[in-house]
Amino acid sequence: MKITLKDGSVKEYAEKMSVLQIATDISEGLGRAACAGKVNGVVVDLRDEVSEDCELEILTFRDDEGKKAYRHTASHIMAQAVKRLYPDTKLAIGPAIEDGFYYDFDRATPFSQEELGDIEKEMKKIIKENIKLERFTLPREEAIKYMEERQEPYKVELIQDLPEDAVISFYSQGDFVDLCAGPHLMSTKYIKAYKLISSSMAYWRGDSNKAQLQRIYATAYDKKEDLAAHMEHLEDIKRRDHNKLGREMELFATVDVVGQGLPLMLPKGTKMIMKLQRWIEDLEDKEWGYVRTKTPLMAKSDLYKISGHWDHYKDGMFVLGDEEVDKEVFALRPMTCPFQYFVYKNSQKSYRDLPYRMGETSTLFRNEDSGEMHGLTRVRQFTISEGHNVIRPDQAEEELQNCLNLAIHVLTTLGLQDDVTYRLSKWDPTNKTKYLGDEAYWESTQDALRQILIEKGINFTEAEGEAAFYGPKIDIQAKNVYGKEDTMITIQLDCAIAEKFDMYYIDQNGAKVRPYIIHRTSLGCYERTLAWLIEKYAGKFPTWLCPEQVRVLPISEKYADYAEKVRKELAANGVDVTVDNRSEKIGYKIRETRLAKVPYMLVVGQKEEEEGLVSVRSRFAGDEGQKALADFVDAICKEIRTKEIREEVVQEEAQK
RNA sequence: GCCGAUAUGGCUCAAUUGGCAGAGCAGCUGAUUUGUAAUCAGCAGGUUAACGGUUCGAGUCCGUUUAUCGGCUCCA
Repeated sequence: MKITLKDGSVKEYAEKMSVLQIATDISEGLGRAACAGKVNGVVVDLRDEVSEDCELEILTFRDDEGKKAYRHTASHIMAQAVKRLYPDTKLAIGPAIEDGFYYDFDRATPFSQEELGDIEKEMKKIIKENIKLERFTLPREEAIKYMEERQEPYKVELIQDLPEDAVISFYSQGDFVDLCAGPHLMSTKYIKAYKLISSSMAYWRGDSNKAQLQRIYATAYDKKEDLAAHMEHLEDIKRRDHNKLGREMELFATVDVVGQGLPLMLPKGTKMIMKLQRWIEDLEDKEWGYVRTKTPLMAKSDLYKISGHWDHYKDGMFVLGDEEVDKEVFALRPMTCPFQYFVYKNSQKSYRDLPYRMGETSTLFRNEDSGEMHGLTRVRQFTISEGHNVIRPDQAEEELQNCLNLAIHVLTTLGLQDDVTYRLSKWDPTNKTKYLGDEAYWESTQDALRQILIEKGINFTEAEGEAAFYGPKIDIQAKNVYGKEDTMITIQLDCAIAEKFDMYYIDQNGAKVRPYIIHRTSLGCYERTLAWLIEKYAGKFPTWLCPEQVRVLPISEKYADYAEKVRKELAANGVDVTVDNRSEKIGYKIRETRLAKVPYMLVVGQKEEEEGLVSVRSRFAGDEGQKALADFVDAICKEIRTKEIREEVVQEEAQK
C-alpha cells in the first residue's frame, strides 16, 4: 500500500501498519511526538491500522487536533487521580477545550484548593508510572452493563443516548476506564506539563434542573516553558480586563448600595461614551438616513402585552406595581421596539416613505439574574444605539445590506473589525412555543439573512435557538480577554410584529400593506462596547476617544501663562486638554501622564514660549520634537477628525 | 437563580492562638520652580461592607444580608 504524507512524499508498506508505527518509521522523534493521525482528512487514533492507499498526516501537539488528543489524555489522568484519591466520585464528562480541558465529577462537596494540589500530585505519580492507554469496544448492552458494574451512572446515561448502531469504545489506563471516542496518546508518560486552574460547579448536561457537578478546569502543554508562558499570559490578560482597568482608570465604578449591575459612569467614562454617542447619532442621521426619536423609559403593561414581551419575557422586566392589586401596572422598558412602532404609526405612511429608519440612543432595563452581572458587559441598565427600520418587503435585501454595512463601518472605524465573528442566529424548530410564526416564516427569513452574509463574503456560523422570538438575527460576536463571547451588534429581520401593532403603509394601488421591520444596532450597547475598547486597546485608546487627549506640562510656574495659552488654543479647537500646573519636576509629570495613558503631552518652557512652540511627546512615537503650536493643533485636529488609529511604538515601562 | 471564594483608608496589602487597627502609594499643606518616567518635610484619612450573636474583650469565631470575583445556567 502507498501512504502519501503531508509533504507529498510517499511511503510504501507491504503489510498493514498502525499510525504510530508509520510515525515512528518516518522518524523516532515524530513517533514520540505523535498525538493522533489524520487519514484522508479524518482524525484517527495512533492505534488505528492503515491497510490501504491513503493520505496520512501525523498530528502532534502543534496541530489543533493533536493538542486536543493530548489534553484529553491529560483529562483522563486527572480523572484517574480523582478516582484514586476519592473513590466514591462519579465520572461525568471531560473534554479538551480551547487552551485546556476540564472534567466534571459528581461528589458531595466542592474541591478545595488543597484537594486540587493533592490531585495535581497524584497526576504526577500516574504520569511517572507510565501507564499504557488501551482501547477496546463493547456492544451496547454489554457497555451499559459494564458501566453499571463500575457504578458510573452518568456514563450509563451517555451510552443509552448513543445511536443503536454506534461503536462504543473505551480507553483504559491501569484500573481506570473511561467511555471515550478517543483519540488518545499511548501512555500517561507523554504528558509533560499541566496545571489545575480552578474548580467550580457545573450542571449535568448544562441543565439547571439536573445534578450539580464539580468541574475542574486545567490545562496541559508538551513543554514546561509553554505552560509557564500560558500562565504568564493569563496574568497579562488580567491587566487588560476592562473590569479592573476601567475602574483603575476611573472610567466607571460600582457602589454596593446602588445595586448589582448598575455601574456608575465616572467623568472620564462618561466623556468617552458621549464621544461615541455624538459620533453615532450624527453618522446615522446625516449619512445613513435615520430620524431620531426619544421615547419613554417605561410603559403600561398593556403595551408589552401587544408586543408579546409580557408573555415571553416578563421575568426579565422590572415591573412597577402588582397586577393583583393595582389598576395600572407599569414596566421599565427592556427594548425600544413598540415605542418606535407608535412613532411610525403617528402618521399614515406611503410606500414612498419607506424605508423609514428610526434611531434612538435608548436606555434599557433588564432584570438579569443576580449571578449574571459582570463589569460593563452584563448590566441591568444599559444604553444601546437602537433602531427600527420599517421597510417594504421588496426592500428587505437592500436594507439588510445597509444595516450590515453600517455596522461594519462602525467596527472598522473603531479598529475592531478583525476581532469579530458573525453568527446567523436561528430559531429552534423543536421549541415552537418560544417563537412566533411557522416553519415557512422562519425558513424564508433565515434564508434572507444567510443570503446577505454569503453575498458579502463573510464567514459565519449558524446557531439554532439563538433567534429573537419574532425573527432570526445576524449577530456580530466578540470575545473578551478571557475568551468569553458576547453579542456586540445584532441585525434582526422581523416580518411578524407589524401585524400585532397594525402597522401598514399605502402601496401604489392605494392598498394597505404590512411592512417588514429590521431591528438593528450600529454600535451596540455603549457600556459593552466601551468594555470591549478598554480590553482591545488596554486603555490606550485612539486619540479621538480619549477623555483627555492632551496634557500641557509647563517646566515651571514661570510658564503657566504660556501653558494656559496653549490650552486655550487647543480647547478652542475642540481638543480635550488639561494643564498640570503643580510644582513638580517635569520627569514626574511625564511619568504620571504616561501612566494615565494620555496620548499627547506638551512640554513647555522658556524656548517654547519665546518661539511659540510645543515640545511634543506622544504615546505613539515618544519624543516627537518641537513643533509650532499651530502645526500641532492642525495635526491633532486632523487625527481626531479622521478618527485615526495611530500605532503604538513606545514600550510601556514595566509597572510595579 | 445555582456552586465556590472574597470583602481592612482612594489603591495595593499588613495585623501571631481572639488582646492598643498599621505601612507604601495616592490625597492635602508647606518648602522647592524644576527640560523628558517618581524632590523633600509635615498632616490628614478607618464604626475593618452592613446588621445581629458568642466573649471580660471580635478585623479575627458564628449567623443573616449586600457587593465583588471565578464558573454553571440564562442573555428579547
